[in-house]
Amino acid sequence: MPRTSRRREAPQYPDTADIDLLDVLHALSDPTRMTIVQTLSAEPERACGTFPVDVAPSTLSHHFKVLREAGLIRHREEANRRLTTLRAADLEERFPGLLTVVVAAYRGGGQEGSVG
Amino acid sequence: MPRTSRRREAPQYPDTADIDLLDVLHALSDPTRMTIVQTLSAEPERACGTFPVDVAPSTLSHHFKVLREAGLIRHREEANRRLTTLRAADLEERFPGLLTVVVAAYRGGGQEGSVG
DNA sequence: TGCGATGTTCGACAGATATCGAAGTTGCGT
DNA sequence: ACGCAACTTCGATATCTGTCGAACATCGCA
Repeated sequence: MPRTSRRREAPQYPDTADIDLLDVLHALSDPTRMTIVQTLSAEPERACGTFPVDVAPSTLSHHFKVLREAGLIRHREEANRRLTTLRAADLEERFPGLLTVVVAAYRGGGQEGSVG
Repeated sequence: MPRTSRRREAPQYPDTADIDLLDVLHALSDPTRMTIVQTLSAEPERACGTFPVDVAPSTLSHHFKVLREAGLIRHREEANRRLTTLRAADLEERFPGLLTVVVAAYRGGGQEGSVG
């Protein structure tokens, strides 16, 4: 059977109601992924390759997958790029205040590299 | 040289200002540790062995160490027991709103076992 | 002083994870 | 049509992590 019948493997996202808190916290506990989330909280949409992180493309792809499966981000196809967005509204619905507090905590916590 | 010159290895806690957000999120992303934190958020103090978790004592001790080193809990010696407390005030000072939101998210998220 | 209760440390181990390079897919421009 | 740009998938690897049982330390009590 063909490996890819669609453009790429259409990524699966959890429904808002199925987003798991522990998965979210775990996803956020990695510096690379936190940087991605911080960047997206300051900018609505961004291409995968343009995040201020210093890892190989394959590694970055892995982190996107973790964030996607945790329900934190969504991807939108455009040309041969993938634009990434935060599922901020979904997260606010599922865990009110969580994303806001975490983003603020990181920014205020003095461990960020002035994201945004 | 003696392995223990004090009562037990006096545990080291990070200063409030040194509490790292990613360490906190990582500590909270484990179900056993989350249960401990939830329990402590409903009850001020508790002996190590009395938490509603189902792991071996040595495993529990490991989780306490992770929580301690992340800055989430403190231990107080009493007789031959160790009483555990949440560093709620310190966390509130360092990351305002974080603990409250996370505790509420877990309780409201439908993955808890009615802690407290 | 010896024992039991309460925890911690150690050593082992299986499974998860962060990382990379190589190879593959898709779409745009030339 | 060819190649480049942008990502993903695969395979390998080193490290981390959650788990346990065994052994040890400390305290209170008989």
